[in-house]
Amino acid sequence: MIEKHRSRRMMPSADVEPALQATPFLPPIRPDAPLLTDEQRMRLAAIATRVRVAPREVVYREDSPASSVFIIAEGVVKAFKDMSSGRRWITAFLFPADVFGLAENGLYVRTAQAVTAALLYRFDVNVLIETLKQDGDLQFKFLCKLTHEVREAQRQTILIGRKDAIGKLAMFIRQLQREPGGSRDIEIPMTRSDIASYLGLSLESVSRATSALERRGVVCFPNRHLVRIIDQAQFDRIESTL
Amino acid sequence: MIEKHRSRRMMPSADVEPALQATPFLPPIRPDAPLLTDEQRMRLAAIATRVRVAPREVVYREDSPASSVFIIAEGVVKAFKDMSSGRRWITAFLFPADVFGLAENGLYVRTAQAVTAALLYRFDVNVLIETLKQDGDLQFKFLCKLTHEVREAQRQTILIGRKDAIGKLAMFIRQLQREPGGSRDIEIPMTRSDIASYLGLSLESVSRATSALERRGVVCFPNRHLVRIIDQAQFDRIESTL
DNA sequence: CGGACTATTGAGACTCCTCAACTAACGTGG
DNA sequence: CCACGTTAGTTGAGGAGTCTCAATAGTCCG
Repeated sequence: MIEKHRSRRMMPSADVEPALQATPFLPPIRPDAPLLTDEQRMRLAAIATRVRVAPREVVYREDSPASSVFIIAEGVVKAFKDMSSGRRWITAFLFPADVFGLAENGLYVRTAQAVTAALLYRFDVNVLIETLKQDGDLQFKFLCKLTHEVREAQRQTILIGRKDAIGKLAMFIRQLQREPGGSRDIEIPMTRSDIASYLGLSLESVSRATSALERRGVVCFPNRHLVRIIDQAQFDRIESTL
Repeated sequence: MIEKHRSRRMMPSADVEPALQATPFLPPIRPDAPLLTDEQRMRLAAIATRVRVAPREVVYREDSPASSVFIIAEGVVKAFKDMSSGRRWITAFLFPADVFGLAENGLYVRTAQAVTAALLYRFDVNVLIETLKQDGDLQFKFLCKLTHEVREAQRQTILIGRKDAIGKLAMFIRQLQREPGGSRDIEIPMTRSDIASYLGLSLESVSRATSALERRGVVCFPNRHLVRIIDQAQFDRIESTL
């Protein structure tokens, strides 16, 4: 099971050197744009440490001093914040080529924990900053990546803002299927509880939503960590009907 | 009325040169960090065009070609997206020192419209990029700013994720009061409708929430664009009770 | 083959949404 | 300067959807 997750979403060379999957961004960038050059890749690799983490392993904790930034090579990581009420709020699931570890006033804002076994590139923040300042071009790739992050975050906001559980779930599934025209089979590495605290729903509502989608013949679940879209048209309609 | 809005939130020198209000970020940055140097300010000013916009004036439209990036010097701008359902989602209110105009595949993702009279700095995207690439230090300020944006977006997600209208409203008011220890009087430049489509509530719910807060003696509204916190303790309790 | 965790399903309470009527504020032109 | 029309905001009644609590079923692992 874990193996399956690991093999998924892997960038072609992601297991060898850090990758920044940056789709066109900030500016009207020429289509040839922001994948890292071999040289940049090597420069990053030179200052990075490879870290393997097991499922459920905590990468760093909320409010602890932030000295590292991470890029994911393989696996899935979740970032969450424990609210005063005891609720746990998952703010993001992180996939290969994602950057995480952003700090505020020198402290991590959330806790990062591995969902599946994962391979991470760890950067000392000060070293990374120096490297970026000296290579304006490389830094620009980071800038683009962050721009992308901003939009992702805003997309998530729209997702969370929806009221209907099935719509939320459909949007979530769509997000998991990173490439728009991807396969009809989509892996779901995280648990229902994780999905619930990401979508701002109760576990029960998520469960009811999955049942509803299945009952209507929109999707089926060969197992709990896999969903197959049966009726794409209806799926799209549910997803985009706000 | 407009004059009041204009005088608010103005950076000391914001009316003279572009400012990037960047609080400590990405890394455990030394406290002296990322305000622009005079030289950087001038460099930016040299490639920027000052643009004045009237209330309700559209700065750019969704899906139009994106050739400019903006920094706000004075005033308030809102960014929204019209959903297929006809609903209008306000994704952000932008204040002085905020950057906006991020594009996806060369097109603007949202429409930007002035809430109050505003003064903007307009940058040609290609010129800005070149400038940034040549000044790694300046680009780093942008990087920090974007990091900040990411966190802001995630904060908004938490806000939107709340179910209770009064709690949402309280968090929103808190956000308007940019500095934590600010005055008890907080200006609300936007309309109730704007607030509603930002918070993902109906106009009626926002109205009921304001009434409820006032009835409970937590705040009062000297006029519709001004709120005064009466009972800070209770306010805090409502805000942080998720 | 248990035991613990994860997920599903049911019943009732609560909150927000929609529809609708009404009031208040603004600003435009006579 | 006032009257009027338009936009913005308030308040009420009923319906839809999710949440909580509780009990049951399914899955993973030792």
